[in-house]
Amino acid sequence: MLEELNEFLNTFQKLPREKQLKILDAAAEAFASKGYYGSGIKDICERANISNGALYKYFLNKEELFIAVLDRCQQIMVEYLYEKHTKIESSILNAIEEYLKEIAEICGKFPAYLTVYANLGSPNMEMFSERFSERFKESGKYIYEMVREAKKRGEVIEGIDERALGFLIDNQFILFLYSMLSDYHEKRFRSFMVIEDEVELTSEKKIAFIMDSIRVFLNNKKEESYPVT
Amino acid sequence: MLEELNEFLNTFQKLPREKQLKILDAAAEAFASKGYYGSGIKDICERANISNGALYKYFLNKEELFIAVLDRCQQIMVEYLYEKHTKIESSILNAIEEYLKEIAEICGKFPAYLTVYANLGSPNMEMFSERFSERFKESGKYIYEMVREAKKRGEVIEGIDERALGFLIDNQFILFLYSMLSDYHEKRFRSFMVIEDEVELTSEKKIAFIMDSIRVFLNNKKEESYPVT
Amino acid sequence: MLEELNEFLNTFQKLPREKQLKILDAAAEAFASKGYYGSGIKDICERANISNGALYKYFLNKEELFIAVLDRCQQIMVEYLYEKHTKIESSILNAIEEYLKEIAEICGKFPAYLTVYANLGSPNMEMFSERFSERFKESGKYIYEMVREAKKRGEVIEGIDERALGFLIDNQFILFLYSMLSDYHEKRFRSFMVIEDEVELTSEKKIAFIMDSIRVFLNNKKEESYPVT
Amino acid sequence: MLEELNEFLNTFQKLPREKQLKILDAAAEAFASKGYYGSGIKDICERANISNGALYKYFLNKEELFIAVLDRCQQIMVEYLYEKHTKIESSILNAIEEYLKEIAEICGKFPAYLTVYANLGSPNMEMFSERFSERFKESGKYIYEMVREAKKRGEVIEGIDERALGFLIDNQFILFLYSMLSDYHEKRFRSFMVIEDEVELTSEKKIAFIMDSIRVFLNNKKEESYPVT
DNA sequence: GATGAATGAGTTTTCATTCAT
DNA sequence: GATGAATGAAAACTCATTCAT
Repeated sequence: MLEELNEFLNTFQKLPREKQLKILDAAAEAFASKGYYGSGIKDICERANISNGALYKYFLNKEELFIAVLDRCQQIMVEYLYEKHTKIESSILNAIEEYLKEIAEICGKFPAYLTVYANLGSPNMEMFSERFSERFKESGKYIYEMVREAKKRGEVIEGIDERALGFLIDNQFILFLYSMLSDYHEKRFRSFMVIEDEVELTSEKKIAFIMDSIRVFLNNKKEESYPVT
Repeated sequence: MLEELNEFLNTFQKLPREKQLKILDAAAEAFASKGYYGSGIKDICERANISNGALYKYFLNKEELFIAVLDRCQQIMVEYLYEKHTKIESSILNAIEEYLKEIAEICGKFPAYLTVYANLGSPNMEMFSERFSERFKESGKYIYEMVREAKKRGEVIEGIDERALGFLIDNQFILFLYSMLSDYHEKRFRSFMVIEDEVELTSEKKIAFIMDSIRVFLNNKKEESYPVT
Repeated sequence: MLEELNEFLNTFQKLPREKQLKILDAAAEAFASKGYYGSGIKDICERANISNGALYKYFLNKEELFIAVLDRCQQIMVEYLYEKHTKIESSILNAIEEYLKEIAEICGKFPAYLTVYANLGSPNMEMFSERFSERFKESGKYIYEMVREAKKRGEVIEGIDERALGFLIDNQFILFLYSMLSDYHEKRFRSFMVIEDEVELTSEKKIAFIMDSIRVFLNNKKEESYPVT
Repeated sequence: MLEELNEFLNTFQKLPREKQLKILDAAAEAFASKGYYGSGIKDICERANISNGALYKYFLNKEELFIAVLDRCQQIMVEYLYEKHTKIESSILNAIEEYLKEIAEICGKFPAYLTVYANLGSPNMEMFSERFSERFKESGKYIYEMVREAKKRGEVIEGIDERALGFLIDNQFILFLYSMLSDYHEKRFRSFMVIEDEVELTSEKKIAFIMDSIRVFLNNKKEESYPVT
């Protein structure tokens, strides 16, 4: 079985990187907009400009293709998000803001992949999310470290557990991410920010709104409040 | 068109409540475990112990059945969550804890419905989430009020925006909810709490963990810390 | 089997004539517009304002209902067409013209029944047309008699076979009938008469056109030609 | 939309002609014997010995398959009937007889297609007959020309309108055609010819019977009468 | 006798996967 | 290795007929 899988992977790996990405991009777009069950192989092949049969030379089946897309998601997350932020150079407040900005940026660059990734949390995706569960710990660990360092530097309010604070901050990250990808969470954001449908809700505004609350328990005076609309 | 819809609804409404619920439950379970596109009518009918044709006497099509399930979700949320918490009698801290406990309880009672509801946030569910977007505002408003009252009573740290704080708290609620329903979010929780796979993660532990961080910016001294495992 | 059939017929016969006709009319309209296979029982019941189950008290099944409609067709034909024309009082030319006018009239009065009847000639209706085959002979016989009488009276050109002439005239009748009911045959008529789509094609014009050719071999001078448009 | 249609047509066009015809033949047979609504895709595929899915690679849906059959009908009519008779070499009487013989021949060769074509006149086929209405005019025009030429040559009785005579002759053609395809019209023919059910009614006899009446107004002496049985 | 909900085999259509070229 | 036609099981949905009330 594993050998068989490798056989497929090899064929795919031998393709020029450009073509590989074209196929994964096509798949990501399909999966993002219609979900795993709603997306058809035919549609993906047309988007990728390859033949139906070719796809089955590269991947054992739809499932493996989806996993390949998830791998690419992971890659993107690591390359654009985690690796960029392994070193906390400035204050935690800045680090958090940078992180949010980065999330906004990769959502702009790779909306389809991020959407697929975000959807892994859906309860009916458990069949796939299991394979990736190990990798989440990374993200958790990074934020925990960040908070611990900050606490040492006295940047954090007294008496708060590092892990609980890390979780709280990560929750902000996650729901910020979701709001960039799903209409539902975007509307929820608007609802809390009291912004009318007609007014544009930029990611900058969202970030300011989030920072406003985080700043509090990071012992900092609010310097500039999120502007009321 | 509306009359046509009514024709179907009437037939369904005339059924004994018990049978209605059996059908909706069956549908909710199917949709929860396999998603909208992955679930088949045949499977749902078998779970509900009705014939294929009967379902189409009750609902115009799969879509309308799904919407009926969403309506039931809404009902449950209102009945068990919102209505129970319209009056904040004690401190906000207690209110929040009660709310979390309530979430845990209805997740235990109606996991399928809650799962379906939570999945509305998936990007490929926009076709349905639009219909329900108005209703989210309610939940947001409730929490905002709660925070505002608490602030008046001096229960909240100085200098924090009510809306931002409300959002932050609601984020905790949402991700707590998700963690009750999705393996992915459960694992993420474990990761932050540093709990091994073998150790059971009860909802009580999760609630304690969340309360630990919330307590801080509600100006309260930490009385009892979340115990490390 | 026959007893069973009678059981159904009796139930139907006991209904007030008005209700009987309402049901048959509804069925005729459905069958006329969508054909036997295309028509649904539900649709017919709604048109007739009776319940689904009631229909099955009156008729064994869809097939028997269709046959009942055909019987009513037959009745109408006999009552309005054949019985009115058993006596040829005037010249055959007048008789033919009267007959055509009568066809036009009953097509106006009972378009649905006539349509169903005309459709019996469709090759995929053989299952039903067999039962009615005996009855066609009547119509043929009537026209044959008419021609024979006319020949005796010297109204018909010399040297023509009565039966062949009868057939030729009946063909005119049949295709005139079809042209009143089917778009296809109406267009064919227009094509021969060289009438544009915008110009109305009344049955009077069609009759005049047909009479124009029939008159010839009935040894009559053309008195009034069909007016060119 | 047009491109989409082409996609299907192309796949079909690429098939070997033999297979194409097998599929169209199968469909024609099904549609001829059970009508459009009565025929099932499954049945057609089995007759054609192709898989269910294959059919949907060739045609968008049942409707387009039916139209393809109609196109083939048209083709057959043009190839075997119209093209053979564009030049009237001999007398009109001969031409008519030839035409009838030709009709008999193609009915023998392609009964299913001719049946489908003939059924277009059914009132519930309007949805399809519209598309083909333009083409009927051809046939009308051809006969009109034939009559006009004959009149010039003095072959036609005096005082008869070319169009009316053309229509009359075409009616004979049409009902002769119908009698080859439908039991109902065959029986009607028998009734006029006074032929018992046991006696075989060959197309030759029918043609002789028709010619017998046509001959009259074509100014010709009856040479040999249709023999009484 | 009347009702209309229930049945389930049947319909058209789709789609992941296979396979001959 | 690539192609795209072929497969057929399964999907959503329909409808003639039955049956409990």
